[in-house]
Amino acid sequence: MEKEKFYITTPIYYASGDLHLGHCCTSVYADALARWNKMLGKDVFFLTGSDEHGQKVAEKAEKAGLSPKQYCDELVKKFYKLWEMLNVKYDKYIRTTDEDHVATVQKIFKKLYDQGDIYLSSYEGLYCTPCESFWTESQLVDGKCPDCGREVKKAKEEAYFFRLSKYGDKVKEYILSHPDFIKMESTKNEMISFIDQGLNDLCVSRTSVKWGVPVPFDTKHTVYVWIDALPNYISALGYLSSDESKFKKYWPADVHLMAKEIARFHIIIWPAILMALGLPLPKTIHAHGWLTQSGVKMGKSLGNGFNPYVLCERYGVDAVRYFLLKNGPILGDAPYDNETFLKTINTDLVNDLANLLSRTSAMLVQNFDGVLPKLSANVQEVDANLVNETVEMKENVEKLMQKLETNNALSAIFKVVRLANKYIEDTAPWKEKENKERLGDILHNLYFVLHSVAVALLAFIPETAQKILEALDNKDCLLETISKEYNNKLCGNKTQKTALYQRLDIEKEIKYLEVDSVRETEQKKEEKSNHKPDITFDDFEKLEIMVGKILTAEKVENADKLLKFSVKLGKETRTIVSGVAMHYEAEYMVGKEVLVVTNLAPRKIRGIESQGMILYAYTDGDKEFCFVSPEKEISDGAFVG
RNA sequence: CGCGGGGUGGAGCAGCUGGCAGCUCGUUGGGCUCAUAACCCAAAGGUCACGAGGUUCGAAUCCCGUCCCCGCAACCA
Repeated sequence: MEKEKFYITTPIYYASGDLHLGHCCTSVYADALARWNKMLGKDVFFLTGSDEHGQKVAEKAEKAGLSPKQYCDELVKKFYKLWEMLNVKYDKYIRTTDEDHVATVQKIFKKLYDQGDIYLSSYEGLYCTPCESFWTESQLVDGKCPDCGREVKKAKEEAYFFRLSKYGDKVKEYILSHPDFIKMESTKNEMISFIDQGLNDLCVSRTSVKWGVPVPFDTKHTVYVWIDALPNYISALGYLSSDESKFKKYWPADVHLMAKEIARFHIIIWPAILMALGLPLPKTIHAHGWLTQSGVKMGKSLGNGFNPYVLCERYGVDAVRYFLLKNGPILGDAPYDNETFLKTINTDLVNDLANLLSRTSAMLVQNFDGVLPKLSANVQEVDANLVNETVEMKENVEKLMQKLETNNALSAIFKVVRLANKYIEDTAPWKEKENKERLGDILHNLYFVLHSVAVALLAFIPETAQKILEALDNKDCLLETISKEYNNKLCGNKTQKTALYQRLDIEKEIKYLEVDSVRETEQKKEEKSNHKPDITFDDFEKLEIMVGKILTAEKVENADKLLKFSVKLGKETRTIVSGVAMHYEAEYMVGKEVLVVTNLAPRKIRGIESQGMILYAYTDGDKEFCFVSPEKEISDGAFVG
C-alpha cells in the first residue's frame, strides 16, 4: 500500500536582507509539522527557498558591488546556515534563480498567454526617467520622484496582465465551499471582502526591471513576482519539466505556511493562477500572526528584529524552537520580549523537563545502578492514572497537530511532565528505599513518561528529545511506544544521570541581550545618519522662514493625521495644513508661536490649500516629536535665518 | 457610516458551534528533600470594556448600540 503523502511549504523568503526571528517562526513551525507527519509514517516533502529576483535585490547587489546573482549566492549561504542551525530539515531548497525554476516559469507564462489568460496592454503611471521607475500619485514627494527628487512625467509602459478579474468569483466560491482551505476565520473574512471590492487584472511583467526571468516570447519584459515567486511551489516538484513524477505524487500541497501579510497573494492570486493552469488548489493555507514588540510587527524594516543567530548560539537551538512553537504566533499575533523568552526556557525546559529527568535518573542510578527494573503486578491507582494520562497525551497531540496547533500540542506534552513531577511528590519514592518492588515500579513509570515525552518531542525539539533518549539508553522512537503494552515490557535499559539544561540567570541574560540589541540599533543608526547633500548659501537663501502665531486650529475631516491651522505672519494670515494630529490636540496649538516656511509653493491637501509649512523637530519614527518655537516671545512675522 | 482585528483577575493569553470563568508567569502562605534554590499543595485576585439593551430556562460566548486600543486604507509641505 502506498504511503499517504504530506507536502508542506514555507514562503520563499526575499533575498534582500538578513532573516529575523519572524522568518524563523514560520520555518521552525513548518519543520515541526513536517517532522511530526514523518513520524506518523507519511511520505513528507518539505519545501523552502528564496525569492531572488526584482528591483530591490538588484539595488542591494549594486551597493555591495556584486552582480545580483553573486549577491544572492552570498546571502543564501547565510539562509542555509540559519536553517541548519535551527535544525530546519527541508527536503528541497528552491531558489528562483535555479535554471529549472526559470524554465518552468517561462513555460507557465507562455501557457497562460497562449490560452488568453495573460494579455499585452499598457501600464499607465508617473515615470521618472533617470530612476526608471513608475510611481503612483500618492508615492510622490512634492509631486516629484521620491527617490531622486526629479520631475516625473506621465508615461505608458507596455506590460502583460493576468486576468485576475476573471477568477475572483471562482476563488470566492472555492473559499466558501472549502472550510479547511483557510485556517484562520479572520483571514477568511478579510479575503472575501477583498474579493467583493472587485479585482483588477494583475500586471505580471516589467520592462523597467532587468533582474528577473525574461518573458520567453518578448524578452524586453521580465516576469514580475506573481508568476515568478508563487509558482515555486509547483516548479520545485518539476511541473512542466521532463520529470513530473514528484509533481504527480505531491501536488496539491497539504499546507502552505506563511505570515499573514502575504495571505492575500496566496489566497487570491495563487489559486487564480492554479485555476488558470487547471490544477487543483492547496488543501490548507495557514497565515499565522506576527511576533510583535509592544504591538509593532517585528521585522528587518523596523530594525528591531531579535537576532536568531545570537539566541541560538547562547541558549541552544531547542530553546529558540521551543519558544517559537509554544509562544509563537501560531494563530494571532504574539508579543516577544527577552524576559518572556528566558522565563519560558527556565520554567518549562529547565525546571520541569530537565529537572524531571535529573531527579528520575538520579534515583535510578542510586537505587538500581541505573538498570530499569521490570514492572511488578501491583499497579496502584496513582500509577494507572499517570500511565493513562501519558497515553492520552499521544492522542491529544495527534489531534492538535492535525489542526496545526503546535502550541497546544506542546502544552499537552508538558502537562504530562508536570503530572510526573507531581507523581513523585505523591508517591515519595525516597520513603520506599526498603521496598524495592514499589520503588522500582515508581521509577519504572517515571521512565516510561520520560520516554514517551521524549518521543513526542522529537518533532519539536529534536536535539533535546534525542538527548533524553540517550540518557535513557533507549533507541525506540516510534509513536506506538506511547502505550501501556510498551510500558509493561520495558526493562533493563541503563539510565545515566543527565543534566539537560543549565538554569539561566534571567537578570544577567536580559542585560546581555539588551547590550546586544543596543549594539545593533546603534549600528543601524549610524547607517541611517546619512546627511543630505551639501547646499550652497544661495540655496539656503532661497528659503523664507518666519515666526508665526497660531490663531486657530482644527482637525481636518476624514483625515486622521491632519490639523488645519490659521497662522498669523505679521500682516497676513495663512492657512496651513499639517500632519500632526497624532501628536497634538488642536486646542493645545492655539496661541503657540511656531516657525513657518513661507515661500513653499502652496499645495492642496484634502481639498484645502496649504500655504506654507510648519517646522517640527523629530527623531526616527516620530518617537520624539515637538514643534519649534522661538526662545522668547517675538513678534509674529519675524524672519528666521 | 472605508476594511479588518481586539478589549477576560497585576502581566501575557485561552475559552466565544451558549450551561458552575481557565492556563502560564507574578504575589502570599504551607509542604517535601529524590532533583538544577528546582518540585508539590493551598490562598488571594475577574460584575469576562460599557449599556438595570435584545434573544434564552441560562451569555464571556449569539444579536443591537456606545466607548476605547491596534493594523490596513486614506492622508502627512
